[in-house]
Amino acid sequence: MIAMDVYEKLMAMAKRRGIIYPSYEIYGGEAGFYDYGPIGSMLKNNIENLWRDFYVMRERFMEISTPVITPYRVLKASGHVDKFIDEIATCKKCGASFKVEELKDGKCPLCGGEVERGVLNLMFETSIGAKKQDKAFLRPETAQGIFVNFPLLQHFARKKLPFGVVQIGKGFRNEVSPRQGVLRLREFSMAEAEIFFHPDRKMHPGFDKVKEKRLKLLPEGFEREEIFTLRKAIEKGIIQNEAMAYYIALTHDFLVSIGVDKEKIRFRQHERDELAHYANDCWDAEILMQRFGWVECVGIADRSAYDLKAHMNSTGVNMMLTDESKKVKKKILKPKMDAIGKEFRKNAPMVIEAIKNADYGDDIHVEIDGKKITIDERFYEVEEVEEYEKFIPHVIEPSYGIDRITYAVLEHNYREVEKEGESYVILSLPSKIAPVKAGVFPLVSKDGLPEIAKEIEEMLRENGIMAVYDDKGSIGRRYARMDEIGTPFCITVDYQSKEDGTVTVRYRDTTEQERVKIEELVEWLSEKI
RNA sequence: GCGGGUGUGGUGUAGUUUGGUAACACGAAGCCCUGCCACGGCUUUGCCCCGGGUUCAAAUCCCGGCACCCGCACCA
Repeated sequence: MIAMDVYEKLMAMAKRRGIIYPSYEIYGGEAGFYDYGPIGSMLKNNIENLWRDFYVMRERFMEISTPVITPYRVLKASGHVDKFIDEIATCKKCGASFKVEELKDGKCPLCGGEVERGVLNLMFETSIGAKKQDKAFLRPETAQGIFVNFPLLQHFARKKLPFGVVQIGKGFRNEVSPRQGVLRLREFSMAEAEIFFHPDRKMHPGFDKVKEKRLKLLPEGFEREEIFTLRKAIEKGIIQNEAMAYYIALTHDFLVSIGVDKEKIRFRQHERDELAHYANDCWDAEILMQRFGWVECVGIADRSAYDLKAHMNSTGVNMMLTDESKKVKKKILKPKMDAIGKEFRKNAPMVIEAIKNADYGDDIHVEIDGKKITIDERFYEVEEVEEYEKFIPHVIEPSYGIDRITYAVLEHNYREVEKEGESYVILSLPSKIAPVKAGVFPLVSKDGLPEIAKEIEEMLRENGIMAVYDDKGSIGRRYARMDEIGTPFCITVDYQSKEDGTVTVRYRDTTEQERVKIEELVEWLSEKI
């Protein structure tokens, strides 16, 4: 028999244990969609909450929540309508598909056959309103909801840069052919942070703490990954700025803390022709998976001023900030009203306007009654003023694919051990993301032990510790069930519990046990999760 | 989207060649047993991906669809 790979075993287990299901399965399923079951939902929530811990708590970013449905004009302005497409040509003769640019004289580059062209926009289209039918899309990223709120958000942040805004939510991409299970979904969860910087100051106060961190980097043009300290990567110009380096480090720490194997993480810089239409630099966190190789799970992109500029141009709403540290001297022209009025009479407003629109050093002309008249210094004075520089903030965006990361966590923590000739599955999840923190069992289902165990389970839940009571089957079977969903602790009530008020607590990964007093359980567990 | 493969209880499989409506293991539920790692007994549950065709009769043959897997292409 051919051994199943981890993917197959994991997905079968995931279905059995309420982690991941194919969506709409009773209707035959729908490619590109998966459900999270009861255990999977808790796992995903825990991962998202830990992400909040990193980005909202520690980085002090602000979380917002904006609609999935996005009006046409927003995504037109952002470039998604025009750029988020695939122009595809399919050869009628040999069936091969190509990008339009790859065609030779409009023919198939392989066999020279006639091709059929098609344009695919990867966004799901919908409409708003029953009668008006305004065109709209399901968002392809959560980021735009943040950018369009920039004026309000920067006011809320009291104009201090840098500041970050995050959003966790669904994104939608109508993939041409979704494959690889939960790794390529049409509807997926993403956690994105948009961090706004002064263009010349992409720095982070935390950089010093992480600069000696050694990470596996695969910079553009490199054949294979190499280990660099972040300090060195910055010095060599491999990573463009400290902020980018800092978020690479933060991403690494986050992934490791939720249980991704740190040996299986690398950061790969996009090749220039691979960059998204909005990005001028991007580093992906890639995670090594047994079946799929290196998989992009996080993209950390420098979007420059692209998006804010796009929305500013499209709406006229000001997206610029003032740099109060940078004064620029500027000569401005002030019209001399009395001279202008006497000379030009009813044409005066036109002259005033022309002066206001001119820069120092320009020749100023107006046309009156078909005659071109030069406005000289009799009509204005030059004044030197100092004003602050204005700029459109730049954005660095760490964007996390939660589903891919969740799968990676499952795969990297899936362990099989031999137990009496049978294979035994343990999901060695870090306690803090484990869906269930404790299983609570009576050693035997009699003599009042179940009652004590039920009380303990209730006590744990009341104290915010997710616990599950189970008295079905043998004790070993109950341990096994909990091991498979990654429950770090199992509490067993035995006869000694009745005498001295202690229970055994079993560690998932070692199966070792220790006795803990029932009244100290909450504290004991809280410390360890 | 193209080509190939696959689709049988919740899971993993046998049965498909040669047509006669399904079996095994594990699981799950109930009862009993049970003094710590998938114990045992009894009982129960539950499957031929969907639609059409051929046939007296289809899990089995044919056509179409869907899903999954592999390769090609695509993947901001």
